[in-house]
Amino acid sequence: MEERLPRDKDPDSEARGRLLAAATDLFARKGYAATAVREIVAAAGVSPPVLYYHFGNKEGLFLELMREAWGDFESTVDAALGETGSARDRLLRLASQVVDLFRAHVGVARVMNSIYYGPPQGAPAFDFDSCHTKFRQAILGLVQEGVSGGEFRPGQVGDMAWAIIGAINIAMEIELCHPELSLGPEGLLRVLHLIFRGIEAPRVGPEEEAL
Amino acid sequence: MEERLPRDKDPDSEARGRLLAAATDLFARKGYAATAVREIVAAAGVSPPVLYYHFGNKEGLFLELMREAWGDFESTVDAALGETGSARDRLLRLASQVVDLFRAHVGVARVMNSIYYGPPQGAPAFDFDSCHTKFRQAILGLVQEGVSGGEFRPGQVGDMAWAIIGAINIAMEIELCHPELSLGPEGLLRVLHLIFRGIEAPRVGPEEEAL
DNA sequence: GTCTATACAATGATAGAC
DNA sequence: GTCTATCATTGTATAGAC
Repeated sequence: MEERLPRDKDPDSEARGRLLAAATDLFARKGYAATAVREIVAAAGVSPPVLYYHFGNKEGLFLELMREAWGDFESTVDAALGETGSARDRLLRLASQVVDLFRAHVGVARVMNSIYYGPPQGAPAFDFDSCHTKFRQAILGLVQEGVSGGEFRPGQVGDMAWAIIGAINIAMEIELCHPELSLGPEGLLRVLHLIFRGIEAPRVGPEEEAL
Repeated sequence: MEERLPRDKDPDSEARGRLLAAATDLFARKGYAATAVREIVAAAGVSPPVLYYHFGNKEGLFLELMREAWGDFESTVDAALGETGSARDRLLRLASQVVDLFRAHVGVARVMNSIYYGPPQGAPAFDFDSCHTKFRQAILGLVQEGVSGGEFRPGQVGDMAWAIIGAINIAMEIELCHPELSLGPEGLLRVLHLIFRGIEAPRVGPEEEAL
């Protein structure tokens, strides 16, 4: 047979990278269990043993994918926490950066999301929980700062954090299932702004009272 | 009396019910693709042909599961929409009832959620989108009423709806991945209340101004 | 309606040549 | 590092008896 494959003498890193990219795409489009090793290697243009050489097995490939994505996420949160400004501004910035990262890696984000909130799909255990907790603690800390500094109402730190996380999650979920409705970076800020300010119309009376 | 047709889906069949329950549990714990027909029938205490007799195949069983869950959800939304009261109260009631339903059927909810936001996992196509859209439209309609009636601020109907949906989704997601942190029925109401009222501390100046 | 037994395709993974 | 060829296992689904 004629040999005209463009992958004749590929450096090792190239096949590895193509496998990671192909797996991300397939896991995101079909799911972990529903994706066969054969499909991954075919999409990457390599033979089965190449996958086992680089990652040990299907689970190893999956874990490597999750590790890289989690590293990106962790860096983003750490960077956002290092910045300065009012609690409100830092919350807005953290939210924007997290959703931007999500938007830039929807594929792997869909996989992580689906396995964290849903069934494991046969995928090996990964500590998604520490990702989630780190993010939750970051938001919680910023809200606490806002309350301590008098920016936010006192006494409902936990509920405030959930409201904000809810807005961030919704922005990401829209990207997953209705990208045509995407809030975009400004939309997320608008929703958060609204949560800070409140939905209800201002009272007409002389002063606002607690309910 | 006329005999039942060979492929009739008998709702009174004991085996049928056990298959549905077993499948819900396994799909929720492992995922659709990762669950073998052999496991389902073993958990239901029947032999493989019983599944094929009642549901045609694995996909048919899955679709039946989704149809029943979607019916429950639709009824809940319709019932909540038929009630009376202020937009605010009706929103709170709809939110509570939807999250209560979710809590009462976490298993099937986890499966639906995971497939809607994530990869299909090899499961057959189901119109989750119309479920989601119906719910979104219900919230949107109630918010619109609130704005028309002067209860809510004008001009941000869409963003308001997302903020509220975000809170409802977060309440459900906590049930999925951190049930020990569950907001409970009161917690959801607290978060929604907060969103209505706003997170920021009231201004000390004479009057609130738009930003 | 339910069983036992089985057909047969697809799966994850490996041996051994180069 | 990568290939071709193949293994053992597990998957969905069915035939035919009762």
